[in-house]
Amino acid sequence: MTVPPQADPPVGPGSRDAQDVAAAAARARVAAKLAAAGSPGSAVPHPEARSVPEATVARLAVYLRALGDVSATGAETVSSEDLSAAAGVNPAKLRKDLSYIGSNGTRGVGYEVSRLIRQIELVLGLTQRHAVALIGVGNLGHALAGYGGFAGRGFPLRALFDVDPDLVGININGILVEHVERIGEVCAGLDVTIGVIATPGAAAQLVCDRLVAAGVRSILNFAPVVLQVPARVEVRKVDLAVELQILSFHVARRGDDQVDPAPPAARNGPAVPAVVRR
Amino acid sequence: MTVPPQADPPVGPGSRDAQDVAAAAARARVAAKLAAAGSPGSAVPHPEARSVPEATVARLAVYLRALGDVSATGAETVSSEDLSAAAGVNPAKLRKDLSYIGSNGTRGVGYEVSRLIRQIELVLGLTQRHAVALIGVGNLGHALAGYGGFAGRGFPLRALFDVDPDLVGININGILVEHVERIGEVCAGLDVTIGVIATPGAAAQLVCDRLVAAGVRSILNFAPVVLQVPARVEVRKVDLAVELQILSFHVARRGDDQVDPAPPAARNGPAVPAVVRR
DNA sequence: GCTACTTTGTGCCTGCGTTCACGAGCGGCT
DNA sequence: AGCCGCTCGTGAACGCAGGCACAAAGTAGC
Ligand SMILES: NC(=O)c1ccc[n+]([C@@H]2O[C@H](COP(=O)([O-])OP(=O)(O)OC[C@H]3O[C@@H](n4cnc5c(N)ncnc54)[C@H](O)[C@@H]3O)[C@@H](O)[C@H]2O)c1
Ligand SMILES: NC(=O)c1ccc[n+]([C@@H]2O[C@H](COP(=O)([O-])OP(=O)(O)OC[C@H]3O[C@@H](n4cnc5c(N)ncnc54)[C@H](O)[C@@H]3O)[C@@H](O)[C@H]2O)c1
Repeated sequence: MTVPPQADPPVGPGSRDAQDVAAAAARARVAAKLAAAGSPGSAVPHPEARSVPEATVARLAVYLRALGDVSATGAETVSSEDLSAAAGVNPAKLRKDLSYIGSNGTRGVGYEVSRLIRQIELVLGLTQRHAVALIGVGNLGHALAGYGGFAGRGFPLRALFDVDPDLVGININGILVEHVERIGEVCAGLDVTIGVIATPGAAAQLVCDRLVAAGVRSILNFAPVVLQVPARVEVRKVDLAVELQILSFHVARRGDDQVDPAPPAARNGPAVPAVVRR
Repeated sequence: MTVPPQADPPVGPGSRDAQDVAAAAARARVAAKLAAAGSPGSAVPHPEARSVPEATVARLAVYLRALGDVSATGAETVSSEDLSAAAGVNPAKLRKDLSYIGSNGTRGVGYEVSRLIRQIELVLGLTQRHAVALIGVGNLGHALAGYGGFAGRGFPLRALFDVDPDLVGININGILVEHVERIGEVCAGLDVTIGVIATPGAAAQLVCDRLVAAGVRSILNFAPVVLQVPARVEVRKVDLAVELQILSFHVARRGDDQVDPAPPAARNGPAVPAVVRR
């Protein structure tokens, strides 16, 4: 394993918090109010959903997976209660979420599985494939490149980049690793819309800038750096350290509370109904 | 009646959406006992502030990293403005966040870097090391196991598990891969508090159950499954597919209005981005 | 020692997100 | 055909989070 210059760059000011769902929601929430204030009945041929809250978008993806499971069982319809249980959310929340995308369930029956899947895919923009580029074919990058979940879910990995001369030129899963200098031309040529950054933190901003220059509009960042991007570019960050630290907080919290309340078993027993009961 | 999804155990509801920050916040918001008679001067060993919002906890981890950067520059103090810029948040938000942990900045000066780092580490429970166990040493698991960011940030990886006979028994970074059956005894013996699941989705719930039985209170889940756990266990999910789909949504969203240098209010007229018609 | 300036800490307001509760439609049963 | 029961869709209430703006508190300068 190459031991890269681990460290963190000086970083810069004036950025955005891509991790913060609520803030992103606020940003994304563009006024979508239709002028049609007239009749409540709405005879409009626009069953167009109103703007979808960011929090809902995140859950739609989860619903989609749950729907896949349901579909695998052969069921043709599913109730909000069942589906919400599978997705781990409140039934009312699920129904409201689905209502945002102009959903049509059938009262007394539930949601038609296949129809709902199509609808969510449509809203999430999954009907068109999004070419993905991955930059940084190291430890993590290799794992990601070899992961079938990309293409399997409509996100074909089309380009790989690195600076390491030992890596540039090799093939991974049939994809040639290009030099990072070529991000611009290659991404533009392949019409890459999503970039995944798996380089060390020090290189992330530079790589990000190149991606943006190449017209990439969405970036998934694994490097522990807050990326600075123009407003039109969407960044999502996956930060292992942050996740662990959040978990640590809860361990400490509960640890103080009680170390060993009720260890094993006892799981199924008390049918706690709703999600939270405190 | 619809058939329950195969992947899901009987267990019933009571699942939780670890990804959802806001909801988690509500859940985690437990009234802290300390009435906070806090005198400004000294930090008692119990600086446990009043209950810290979940959203704030997530950002504290980010601040911590930013503080590391600042510290590396040699600065002894940092203003909320500078630090917030480095962390990519609003200065007021940062100050409020820090106020939750009973922070003591100095007015007219800023925050003492080293003190603030210690304070955040204390609140996040990073003063005690958390032994981590990783289950599923496959594609992703290997990358994680080889990653220095674990131990480097106070989360020593102490145990590895898998079912594959070819993997059980090998050493990775000096850690022996144990058979998954031994989760219970090994984790209990090493006092593992955080479990990381990197198995295929089908095995995740089973592994999760074992971890819980072993007394693990926090789980980081990479498998695309909604885990069912008792309320006292905290789960956080990292789901690549979900992240990509969220990005996809935004691509579709923004893709419609093309390059748009200025962010004018002209967006009002052409309605609704939500549903993409193609 | 007093004034002016800097920066924190926070009260208040706004708005999003979640949840409850209930009306509205739909299928099935008698 | 009509009634009954099931489940969706959503209006309204509530609570949390974000952000502005200002008073408090400390520093630096004179
Ligand atoms: N490995 C993990 O499990 C893991 C987990 C969470 C986060 N991360 C983060 O992901 C990133 C990558 O981690 P890793 O373990 O794969 O590191 P790594 O060192 O194994 O791989 C980094 C790769 O990026 C390449 N690279 C360096 N500079 C580059 C540049 N300017 N342009 C293009 N490529 C460049 C290197 O040649 C190397 O191949 C790091 O930021 C790390 O913090 C890793
Ligand atoms: N590889 C990636 O980049 C990536 C990205 C996102 C999510 N994921 C998810 O992470 C998980 C692992 O992905 P992967 O690519 O490493 O898969 P993988 O098949 O390479 O590795 C899975 C490992 O888990 C082991 N395993 C299977 N059943 C087990 C059990 N019951 N107990 C213990 N170990 C068991 C297997 O032996 C194998 O070593 C999957 O759920 C995948 O969806 C992977």
